[in-house]
Amino acid sequence: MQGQDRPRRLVVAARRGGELIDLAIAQPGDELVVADSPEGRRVLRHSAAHVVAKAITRLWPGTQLGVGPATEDGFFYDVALPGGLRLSDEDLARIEEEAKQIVQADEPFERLDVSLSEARELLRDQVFKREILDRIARGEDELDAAAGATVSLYRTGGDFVDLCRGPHVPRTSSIGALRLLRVSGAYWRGDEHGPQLQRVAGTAFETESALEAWLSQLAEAERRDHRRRGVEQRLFFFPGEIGGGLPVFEPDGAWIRYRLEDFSRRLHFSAGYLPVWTPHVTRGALFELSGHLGWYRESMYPPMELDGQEYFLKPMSCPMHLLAYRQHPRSYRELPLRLFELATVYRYERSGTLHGLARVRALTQDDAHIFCRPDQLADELAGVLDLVQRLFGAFGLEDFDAELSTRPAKSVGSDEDWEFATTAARDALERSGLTYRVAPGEGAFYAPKIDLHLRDAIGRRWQVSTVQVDLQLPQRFELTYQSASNRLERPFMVHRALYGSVERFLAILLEHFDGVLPPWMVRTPVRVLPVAHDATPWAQGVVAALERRGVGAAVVPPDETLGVRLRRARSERVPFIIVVGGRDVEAGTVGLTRPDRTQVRDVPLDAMLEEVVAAVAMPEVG
RNA sequence: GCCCGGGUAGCUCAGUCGGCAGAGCAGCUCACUCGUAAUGAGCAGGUCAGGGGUUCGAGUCCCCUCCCGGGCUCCA
Repeated sequence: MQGQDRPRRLVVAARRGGELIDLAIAQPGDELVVADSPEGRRVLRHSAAHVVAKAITRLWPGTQLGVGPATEDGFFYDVALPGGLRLSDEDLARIEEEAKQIVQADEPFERLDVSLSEARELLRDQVFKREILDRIARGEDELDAAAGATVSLYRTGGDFVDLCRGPHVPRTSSIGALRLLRVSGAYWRGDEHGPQLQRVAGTAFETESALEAWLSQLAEAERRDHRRRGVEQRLFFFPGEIGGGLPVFEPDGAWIRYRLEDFSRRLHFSAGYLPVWTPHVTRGALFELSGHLGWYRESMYPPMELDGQEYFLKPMSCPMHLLAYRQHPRSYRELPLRLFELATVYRYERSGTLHGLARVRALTQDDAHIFCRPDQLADELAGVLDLVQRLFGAFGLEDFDAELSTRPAKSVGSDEDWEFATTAARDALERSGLTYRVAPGEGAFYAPKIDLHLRDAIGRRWQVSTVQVDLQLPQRFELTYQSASNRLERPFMVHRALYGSVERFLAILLEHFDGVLPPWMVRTPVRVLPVAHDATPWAQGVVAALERRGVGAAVVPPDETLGVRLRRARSERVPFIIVVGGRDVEAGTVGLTRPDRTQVRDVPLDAMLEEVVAAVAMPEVG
């Protein structure tokens, strides 16, 4: 019977010479692609997108189809309904129902290779498809230029034809499970000045159980959502009166960010960085000089007028740090000079992109700028990468990788400088032992950069640190130093932020640890619950002993049942929960629930103190 | 900014066809004194986001504004 529970692996496509092709034209020797592989799922989801397009066309004849690709874990199809009709959630359910019927009908996907003019004829009512055909005809899409004068269409059942490169699953029944998730707006070709389309997004899996597993993973991510933790643990909130993306931290939340900031300061000062402090507001002249007003103005808060001058909130601190460098003539002996500041900066993020603490309009960067000689550059970059690993290691975060982005097509700076800086970055990466990949042409126009991504407890990747070698600002600010041979030389400058932003890093930590943060970050890491009144004096004694050792602790008296108090302590993510009852009063012991939620009973007071005191100490940075 | 959804008690939400404003949790009072995730009873709590309109009558229907959430790189 077991064999029937586990169906044979379904083959949905084939691969020949690295290229995915339809199963129908597969020959012996081609590699088979199964449905439950990453590639197989892409094919299956792409086919699901077609099925959805067909379903929408059936429900609303005359629908204009845009594009419908597979995405990282699903698919979408962009459509324009006749008469500019907007889709609602109820419509989504109808579309899903219709699509499932098409899947059940087990219609074949049939490929037709036709000439451009035949394609135009077949798709004459589809304005977006005709536009794509025009682009193909003009050879604007490199991939298609090679395809020559024919294009491929896919016929799904007898009554639906769509322009598509393919490949597709052989029959619609290969789509084991399909779910539509949301409808949203999208622009034709991603251009916000172009026509507005409606994006119907969903996902598909080879089996219903695989879909369920994915949905429950989504639910887990939602359960861990840091915005929810923020409310339940009274850490922070976003008052409507202040405005989108501008958080207020309550005492327990502010405590946590202070600890993050203190840890950052300690780490940086121990690594030879020097503090600077710069204001939040500046005359526009500074950002003229830096060039930011030219290319970054859209992301800045608009200016305030004062004494006939324009003042701006700073979106970054680098120009001010450059002034701090320039304030004195510098000798090569002073370099490297590493200037560090935890600076809150203000950026105008578009309202739709704001997301809890992960995307805010007031963010605090652990920002530093390193000014150094060319011969120091590689060492400095390696030093930054070492610091990053020590920083994240202190939180138990060790699963991360780097990305080196090189010179883009449009850039400033000399070929030699780009070459030199990029080589130094690659050298530093090699020395760091980090796994990294190169993203050609993805660098900023003024800098090659190294980005660090970390993977959290439920497998999501987050971009955190960024390191850039700036090839523009030292020149714009005419920075110099006196070299050993008594000449004025231009220093290299490195921008770097390790947390990225304190707010965003806190969001990542909250989701990674499901709210149970490392005890050293928490204001009151211990809560003591006496079982009944007769244990209250002992509970108070335990708290007093903890406080003598500098540990924040509080008693919750037995006015409520133990179950209620435990439940609250857990939902508020108190790292250490101590229960004391008659037995403990007699023996001088406690019952301890640890941050990882393991429990031990009858722990002698001193043993508990030793464990807790060690856990609440800020990690060593050496 | 644009598309979709939402805004009702401190929080989470229900409110049917337009006909007296509801529940759970939290808060307060009282009783209960409990060994690892919700004890019971009572009390109090509202400009139904704001403005305008339709109507005998609007939380509910229409319009405008504000705010919140999701989505908007993926290119046949």
